[in-house]
Amino acid sequence: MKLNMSANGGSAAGGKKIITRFAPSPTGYLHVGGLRTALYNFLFAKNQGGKFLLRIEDTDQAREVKGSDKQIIDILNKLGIKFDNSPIYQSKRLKTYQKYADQLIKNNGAYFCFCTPERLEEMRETQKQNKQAPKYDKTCCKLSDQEIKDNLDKKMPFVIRLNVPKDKTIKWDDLIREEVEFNSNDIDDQVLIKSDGFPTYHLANVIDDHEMEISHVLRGEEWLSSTPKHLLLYEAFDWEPPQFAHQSLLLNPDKSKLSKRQGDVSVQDYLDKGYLPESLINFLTTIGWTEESGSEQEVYNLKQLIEKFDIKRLGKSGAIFNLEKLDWLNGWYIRQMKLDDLIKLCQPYLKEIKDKELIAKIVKIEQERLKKIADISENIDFLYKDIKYKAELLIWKKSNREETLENLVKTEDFLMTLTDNDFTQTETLEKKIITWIKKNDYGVGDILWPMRVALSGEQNSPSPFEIAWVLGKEKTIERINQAQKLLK
RNA sequence: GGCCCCUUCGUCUAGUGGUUAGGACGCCAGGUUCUCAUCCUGGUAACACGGGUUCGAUUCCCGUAGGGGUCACCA
Repeated sequence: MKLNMSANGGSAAGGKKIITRFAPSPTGYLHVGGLRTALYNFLFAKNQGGKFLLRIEDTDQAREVKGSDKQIIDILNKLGIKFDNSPIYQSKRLKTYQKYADQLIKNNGAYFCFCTPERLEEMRETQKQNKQAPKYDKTCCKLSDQEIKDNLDKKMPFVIRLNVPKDKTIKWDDLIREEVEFNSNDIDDQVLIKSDGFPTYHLANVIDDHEMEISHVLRGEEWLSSTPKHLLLYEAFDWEPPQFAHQSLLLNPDKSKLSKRQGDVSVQDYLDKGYLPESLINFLTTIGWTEESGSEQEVYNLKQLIEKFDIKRLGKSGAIFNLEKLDWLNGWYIRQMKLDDLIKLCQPYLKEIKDKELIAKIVKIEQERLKKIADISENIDFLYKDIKYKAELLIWKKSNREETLENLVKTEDFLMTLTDNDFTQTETLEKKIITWIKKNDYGVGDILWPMRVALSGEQNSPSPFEIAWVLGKEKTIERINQAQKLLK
């Protein structure tokens, strides 16, 4: 059955409600790829007026990192991605999985396996040597009821395996990849219940998706080859499977699956550097997704994304996670911000500066230069610390030492005539100084270049008006005076 | 290696059986009252290859190559 995706009412053909989920395992930080998956599921559900649920897949006790579930939820909330349920923990549903596993054993969809890890390893080694795909050889599937009972009575450790049928074609209509087909002979008898009694991903995932009435599963392409196993499970249970959509992977610059080692992959790391939630969301969803053809929009907020999101517009090929565009996007969002909001965001990065007014001024003149908030602390020492530079730097390319000194003296004299009040706004300062330059027919660069270097000590910096505004009249004149001494 | 997926500028991508193959980022150049940044204008740059099908393929089909994913009592 094909679901009608164009419905706006939130229900597909057959009256089935749209429900998606995000199902992270709490094994560490939230990965940018994970965020993208969460985002797509969220956007799709909200676009369809459906529900977006959270499930914590904590069936691997060994890999679990305490507290990471809370962290993941926190970040998602911070980014505006809200769930319609309180999280479901798989570790609390062991009995349910057990019950369904028993059912599978009864209908021959699964079987007990008593093979030791040693035997399995040996078997795989032989298979490898014979250039065969490593695959369980179904030894325990042939055990008689009596043998199984005896082993169980002897308290032999066991797992439960999926009984994959022979010579069967398994196919489905993937929402992104269209028809995908596998032969069951290539599929391993996957472990469903581990010897510690916990289910594996495959079992728990299918049972939970069914019980949570998940209608659409959007997940990474790395799951494509396990989908046949899941489909087999749905069939064994006689359940209707959800619609699958396997989205492309985020890639390293060398095109391998995005990993640590080649850069940051933790969402928190990006947040810490001062990437804004808006740009992270914008960037992550538009990597691999475009709205209807013809649109040339690059900047989207969450609300717009919800309005426009469409699974059909997700791309098939992997995408390199390239920071250049993120930087541009983030800079764009920073430039659009209200100054007061930006100041608040910048404060944690300017702990060294106690003067609140000074912080506000610094943020104002740096706003258009920032790519990320953390950049605010770079190259601003000259605004509140003593400066040091070579005298030659003061001399403009079209000028010389004598002229420069002369101009600095003139500038100082002129600045002396200004009031403290003139220094309360960059615009006033700029207007007064430019008027003075024009009136006396001085060269703009002849005056402004030395003035700026005298104030900043830098080759590149904000304009002299902005720096003077930050420094105030007294400090400004003091620095121009210093520059004169340096030239003598 | 088996199986599966993918392939348009450097990157993210739009697109069509006949287009000057479009946009964005980056880069380059010019302009915007000094430098940087911003902003504006312009420029650079792509249909992996080989066969078909067709009057005509970047577009449809087949193959090749390349890349990727997956082959656990991890998810």
